[in-house]
Amino acid sequence: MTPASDRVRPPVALPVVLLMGPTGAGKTRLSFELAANFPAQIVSVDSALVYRGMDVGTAKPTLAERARVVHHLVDIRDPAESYSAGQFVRDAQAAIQSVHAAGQLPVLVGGTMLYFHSLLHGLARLPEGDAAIRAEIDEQAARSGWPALHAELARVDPRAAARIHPNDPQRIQRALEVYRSTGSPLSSLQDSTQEAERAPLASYPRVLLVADIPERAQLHARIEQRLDTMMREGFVDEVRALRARGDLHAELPALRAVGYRQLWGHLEGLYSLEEGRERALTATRQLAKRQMTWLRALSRSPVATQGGLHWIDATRADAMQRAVGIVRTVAGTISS
RNA sequence: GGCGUGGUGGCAGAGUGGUCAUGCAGCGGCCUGCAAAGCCGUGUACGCCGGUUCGAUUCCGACCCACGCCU
Repeated sequence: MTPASDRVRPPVALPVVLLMGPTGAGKTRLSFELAANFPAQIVSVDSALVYRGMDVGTAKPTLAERARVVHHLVDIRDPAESYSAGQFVRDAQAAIQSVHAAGQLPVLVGGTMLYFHSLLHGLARLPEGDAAIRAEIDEQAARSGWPALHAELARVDPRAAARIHPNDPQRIQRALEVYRSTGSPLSSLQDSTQEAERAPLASYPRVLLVADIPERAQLHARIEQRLDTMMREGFVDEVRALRARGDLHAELPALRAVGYRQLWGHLEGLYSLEEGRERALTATRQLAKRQMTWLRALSRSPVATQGGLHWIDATRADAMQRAVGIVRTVAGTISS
């Protein structure tokens, strides 16, 4: 497949752009601006955009917009299915390669910070989640309580138990799941396989952009406006339609997404629509806050210095030009 | 005007003569296959003035405010 001429000299390392930021900061707008200025395709880094039929509440780019700019990793799962950081890393790598193969610039856009983190730091070689083992652990927890499971973890994997809080069922479960399915403690698997797994993005020149709304109050205001827009555009009907399928339930990862969970609760009759809206708003603010915590931690970490992490004040009139300028510094190797 | 009830941190809501409610929100943080998830941490609040007391948010009095009833 590879032309002979390409084999004689090392291939030019093609760049990637990462655009992250809290929900409501204007990442999508910026991403389209970049796509208008460079031969680019978008790779979504978003755990909710993967789900089909979840459009309004995820602020998913429209079909028309996606006809204009190629989007990867959008609408690739049914809400009944689950997705994971590991699957994302594989899918994202494949998407990046295909964009490069087309001679274009991959722009990774989204707000799922664990996914960005996994791309930037690599993931240890661990087994995928196992529904049967999880069900077994849940059942055990229902009987004896999570503290007992944390104690069990302390016996088989003391190091994991030491860093996982006894009140953190999700992580206790994961650590136990890994131990049960492999027979090895999670912490030693992480040690022994971490180095082997190269950070997926390590070989690409890259630029990290953060769409930022510096004033928290302003970010909150934008979040509220955006939620009200979603409500006007039929967010409730969208959730109602998902419920009407009959095979979905509130514990599925897709339905635990911000807004969907709260509106689902309202439709279940647990509280008024007004309260559902209020709860959705709160959940969204809290999400944005957690994203900011990731972002601040990232900007203090070594990866921020390799290739640079640029905070762009999305409220400034020149935000677009600044982003384009920064991307231009790395996009030279892409032929347009 | 009289009588009654009540005024507790941004909100809700317990309580006590002497380090402590609690929940929610907010804020900070953690984060290795559910992550728009899960979890951790974080507040000298007791309407005002005076009195009693070794010590008052808690007891007493006046005042202010709110609500209700009465005239």
